[in-house]
Amino acid sequence: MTRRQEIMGTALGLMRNKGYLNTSMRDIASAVNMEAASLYNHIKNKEEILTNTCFGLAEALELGIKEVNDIYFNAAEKLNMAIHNHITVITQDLNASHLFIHEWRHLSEVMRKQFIARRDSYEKEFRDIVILGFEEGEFKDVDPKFATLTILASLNWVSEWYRPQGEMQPKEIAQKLTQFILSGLQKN
Amino acid sequence: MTRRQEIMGTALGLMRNKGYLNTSMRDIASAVNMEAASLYNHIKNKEEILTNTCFGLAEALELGIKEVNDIYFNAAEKLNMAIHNHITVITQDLNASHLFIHEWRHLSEVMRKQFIARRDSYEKEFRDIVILGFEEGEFKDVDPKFATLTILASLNWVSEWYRPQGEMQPKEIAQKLTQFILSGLQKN
DNA sequence: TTGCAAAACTAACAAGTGTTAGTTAGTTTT
DNA sequence: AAAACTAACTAACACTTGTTAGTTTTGCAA
Repeated sequence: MTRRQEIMGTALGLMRNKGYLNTSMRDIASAVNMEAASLYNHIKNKEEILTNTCFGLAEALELGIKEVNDIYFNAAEKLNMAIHNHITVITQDLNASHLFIHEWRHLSEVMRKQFIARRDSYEKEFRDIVILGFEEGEFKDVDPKFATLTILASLNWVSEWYRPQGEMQPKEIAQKLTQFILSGLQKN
Repeated sequence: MTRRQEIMGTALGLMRNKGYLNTSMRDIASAVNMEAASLYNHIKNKEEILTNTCFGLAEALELGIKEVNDIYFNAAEKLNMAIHNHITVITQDLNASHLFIHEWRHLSEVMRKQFIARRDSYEKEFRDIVILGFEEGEFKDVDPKFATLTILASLNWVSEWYRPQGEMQPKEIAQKLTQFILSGLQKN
């Protein structure tokens, strides 16, 4: 592992616990046993940590959902795979996910706008699956935007309670979420 | 409206947009046309804003769910009313809700522990409804903790996209959420 | 009109912020 | 052996932070 990766990883951990703004360069430095100024030999500046992380995850999610849309055919199948992809990416690095989900607000204005655009387009791909399901006659006539937001909220929240050492593993989580989202809580 | 209320309200608005840490006392002051030092004639300190808000909402939510558990009988009904209560409280003041959901992390350690305890107990009351539904034979045999977290995530996310001027009003949102949570997306 | 409390002000403090400049020791490349 | 690069350092800058002390202004009741 390069020194840069070590710094990045440590920084993400701190930022997950204390928040991006509340984590100072000196905090990061002392966590990797160096002086704050020395960090700048490895990273451009503080914002690079946030930018890299947010856009890295955005890319991973986009890649996944594009693949899903290319390979699978019907909406239920697509939704299932999209959920699996989302959960897989999100649970991969919980620290990074926290930044991606909560701290993107602190990106500089230019970056923030770009980020929001990519988030919106990802959301749209999800929404299109819901719409497809309705067109197929398989899904109920729900407000697609409302449904999509509700689904994504549940998915993202997983990063808040998931523990790699816990009993539920990503695949099982994704499977249960899919089942919950498709058929709900109540018996027929 | 007292000056104190004006300061509180303005502060919440700023904190919702920029985050708690990123909102300085000088930001708040200039938004209400005074000097930072003058704020201290009306509020104790910065943290009081956060503490007041977080515990205020916690109380409102607790009160509501206690009432629901007293009045209603079966799980589906209870869940419906609990969701209505949650959405009503959350949509009442979006700025406050944002602090309650996201910024409680920045409470001082003592307050944070108290807050988490109350949050957990609220979560438990929700979870008990899910368990009751299973015992009644009305709900599926899901992991109650998993289901509760998923439900609450969807509910809380409403504060992120709800707009008072929008077309969906709190009652309708709550009703659709209940329907979604109980019976899901897929047709039978 | 006076007296007084509420609410504003100015000035300052001590601590912390991200970042830059300049330097140095050790290693690698030419 | 000379030159260049890497990665650490110390010191400092310019600025922002929450908060306090002390003072002045304001508006209302007597």
